[in-house]
Amino acid sequence: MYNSHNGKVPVPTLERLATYLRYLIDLEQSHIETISSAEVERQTGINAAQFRKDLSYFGEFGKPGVGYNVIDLQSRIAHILKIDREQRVILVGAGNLGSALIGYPGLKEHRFNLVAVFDNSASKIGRPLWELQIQDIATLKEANATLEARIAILAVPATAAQKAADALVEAGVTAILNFAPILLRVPPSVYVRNVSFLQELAVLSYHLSAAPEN
Amino acid sequence: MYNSHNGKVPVPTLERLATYLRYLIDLEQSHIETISSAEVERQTGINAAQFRKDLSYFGEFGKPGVGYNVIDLQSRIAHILKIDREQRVILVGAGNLGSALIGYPGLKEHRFNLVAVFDNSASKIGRPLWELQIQDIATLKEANATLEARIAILAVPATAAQKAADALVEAGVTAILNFAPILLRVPPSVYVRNVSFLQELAVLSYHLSAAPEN
DNA sequence: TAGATTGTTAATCGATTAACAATC
DNA sequence: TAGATTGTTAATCGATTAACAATC
Repeated sequence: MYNSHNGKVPVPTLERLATYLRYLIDLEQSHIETISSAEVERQTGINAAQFRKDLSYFGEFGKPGVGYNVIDLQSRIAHILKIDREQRVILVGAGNLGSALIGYPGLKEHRFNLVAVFDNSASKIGRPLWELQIQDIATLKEANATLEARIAILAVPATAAQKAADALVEAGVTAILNFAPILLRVPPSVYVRNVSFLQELAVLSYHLSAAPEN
Repeated sequence: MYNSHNGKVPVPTLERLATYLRYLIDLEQSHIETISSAEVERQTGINAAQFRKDLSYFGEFGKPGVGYNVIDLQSRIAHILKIDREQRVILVGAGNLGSALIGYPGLKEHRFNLVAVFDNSASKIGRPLWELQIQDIATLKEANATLEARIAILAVPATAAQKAADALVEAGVTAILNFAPILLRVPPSVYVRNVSFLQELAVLSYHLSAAPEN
C-alpha cells in the first residue's frame, strides 16, 4: 500500500517526514485545516517540491488547487513512520545522558513508551529512574521476552557499547539509537542510527569564521 | 592553507572528519604509528576512497606505499575542525537535557569548555549545575561580552527557542546546536545545526520490519 | 471558467566510489 | 626493484529542485 514506487525511500525523506509531522501537529492545534506545499516551505524551510516529492513515495495526499488536509496528512505520516501506535523502547545505560533522554517530554506524545532501563553498574541496579527501576543488563534478554520492545536506545560508554549491542540483538531488538561514538557490528537485519554530540559540535566549530588562534 | 581546492567542503565530509579523529585518538593510545585508508575503512565502516577524498579537500596527509602518521593526521584534523584549541561554549536551558549535556565526559577531552549556563526560570537561576551557577538569560549579552563564547547549545522548549536564539545572536554567538524541534530564523552569518531525538526515533520506527499493528 | 496547487518528469546538483598513474 | 598505498580523476549513484501537464 505505502511506498508503491520502488521500495527504497531515501533516509533524508524519512527525517523530513518527522519534521512535517511536528509542524502538522502545531497546525492542528491552531485549528488550521488545510496547508499548501508553499506554506510548508515557509514554515519548515524545506523546499515545496521536496515536500511533494517526499510524499510521492507513499501515495497521493493532496488536492490540486487546494492543498493538504492537515489532520489527514498528519495521521497518514504517523502511520508511515509507525508512530500511530505505541512503540515500546528500552534504554541501556542509566548515566546522565540516559536519564535525560528518559525524561524527554516529547516521547510520550509521539507514542514512544520507555518500558525498561538497564545498566551493568551494581550501584545503579535496583535504583529508581523516574518511574522505572534500573535492571541488571544480564537480565535483558529475559526481560524483553515479555516486554517485546524492538527499539533500543544505547547510551553507555564506548567501551561497553558493542557488548550491550550484542545483548540487545540477542534480546530481539531490531532498531538501535546509538549514542556511543563507535561503529557497532550488528547483523544486517538490525538497523542502527548513530548520534554523536561531539561530532555536531565539531562541525559547528569548523564553521566559526575568524579562528581565534589562542 | 587548508581547503585549497575551492572553498566548499561537504558537511558529510566534516562529520566524517570528526569520526576519523575519534579513531585516531584510540589508535594513538594503542601506540599505533601508521594507518592506511583500507584500515580506516575496516575500523570506521567508511569507504577508503571516501576517506582519502575527504582529506584531499585540505591537502596531502599520507605517504604513498606507507599510509598516514596517526599523530600527525590527528593533529591536522583537530586543527581543521578548530578543536586544537579551547572552544568556549555556553548552554541555554538548564533542564534535563541541558544538565546531561553539560556532564558529557567527552567535552573537555575535545577541548570544548562549557563556560556558562543560562535559563529563564526563576526557580533555577542562581542554583548550581555541576561546577557552574545558572544565570538569568536576561544577562546573557552582558555575560558573553567578557566570556566571548561563539558556540552555544540551545536546549530549551520549542516555544522559547526563537527568543533564546535571538538573544544568542545578539550576544555574538555565531554557531548554535539546536535541540528544539523548530526552525530557527537567524542571520546568514550564524550557523545552526539541528538535533532531533524524536526524528531519530521516528526513522528507527519506520525501519521496524513486520509492523505489530497493535 | 480562471486560478491555484498538486504529482511527476526531467534537469540539475552534489556526493560517493572505482580506477589508476604517481610515488614512496 | 617490487609491492603497497596515496591523491585525484572520471564514472556512478542518489538526492534536490525546477518545470509543467493534470486536476480540483
